Amino acid sequence: MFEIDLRSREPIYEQLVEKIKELIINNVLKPDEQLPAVRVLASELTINPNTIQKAYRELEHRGYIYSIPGKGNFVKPAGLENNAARLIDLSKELKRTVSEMRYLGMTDQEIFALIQTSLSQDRR
Amino acid sequence: MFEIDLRSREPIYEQLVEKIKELIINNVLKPDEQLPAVRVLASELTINPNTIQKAYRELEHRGYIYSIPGKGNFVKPAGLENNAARLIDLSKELKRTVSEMRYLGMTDQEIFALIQTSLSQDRR
DNA sequence: TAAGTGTATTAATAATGATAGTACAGCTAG
DNA sequence: CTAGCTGTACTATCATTATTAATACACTTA
Repeated sequence: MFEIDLRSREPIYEQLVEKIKELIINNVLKPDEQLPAVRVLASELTINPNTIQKAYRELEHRGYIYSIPGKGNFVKPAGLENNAARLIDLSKELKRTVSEMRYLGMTDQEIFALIQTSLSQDRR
Repeated sequence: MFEIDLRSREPIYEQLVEKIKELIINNVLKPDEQLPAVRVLASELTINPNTIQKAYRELEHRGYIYSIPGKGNFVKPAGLENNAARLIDLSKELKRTVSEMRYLGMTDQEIFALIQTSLSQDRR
C-alpha cells in the first residue's frame, strides 16, 4: 500500500507521514477509514513497529488522523480549524516554488498552464 | 547577512543552502558576486567553518555557485542547462502544495489570486 | 613575503533515526 | 470469559549523521 525508500536520507517515518498525508488529501483514504494496524504495516514494509507508531503519532499531531486505543487509527475528516498557520506556510512555499521556476527559465504562461491543470484536476 | 536557527531539527548547512539559494533566485545576490569567505561567515554566525564549507559545496553541486581556489566563492549566473529534472520536481511540489491548500478549504479563486501576486511581483 | 582565500583530512562529540524486546490496557469476536 | 487483535509505553542498543575541533596545504594578491 505504501512505498518506502530505505536508502533515502529522509527518515522512514517522515516518508510515511508524507505518503499517507498525500493519500488523505487526495481522498484515496476516505474519512474515518481505518489505517493498517501498526504491526501489520510494519510487517508488510519490513520495518520496526515503533517507526510506524512514530509516523502515526506525527500524523495525529498534524491533525490528519485520530486513534482509538484498542481499535485502531482512522482518517480524520477535514475540519476548518487550525488551518491558518499551515496555509501561511503553504503560501510561502508556493511563492518559493514559483520563484524558482521562473529563475530556471519557465515562462509565466507555462507556470500558469501548469497551475490551471492542477486546479482543474482532482476536483471533488 | 544570514539568519540561522541553531535549535531547528533542520541541519545548519541545509538552512544555509536554502537561505543563500533564496537570495540568488531573488537576485539579491547578483551573478558573479562574491560570497562571504568561509572563515568570515563562520565567525559571524558563530558556527564551524566546516559547516559553511559543506553548505558552499552543496550549493556548487546544485549549480548555484562556483568557487575559485585562493579567491573565493561566487554566484553562478543562471544557465539553461540541467533544469529539466529540477523543473519536474518543482512541478510536482507545486501540485502537492495546491492540493493541500484546497484540502484545507482554500477556494480556487483564492489560490489563483495568490499565484497571480507571486507571478506579478519580483519581475526581472 | 604575508595575509587572505578555498580545500582536505582526521578525530571526537552530540543528536537522532531505527531496531529489538517486553509489557500493559482496551476492544471484540468466539 | 478467553483469545487475539488493537494502541501505547518503556528501556536498551546500534548506526548514521551533523557538528565541532584542530591542522595542514595550495593558490592568489597586495
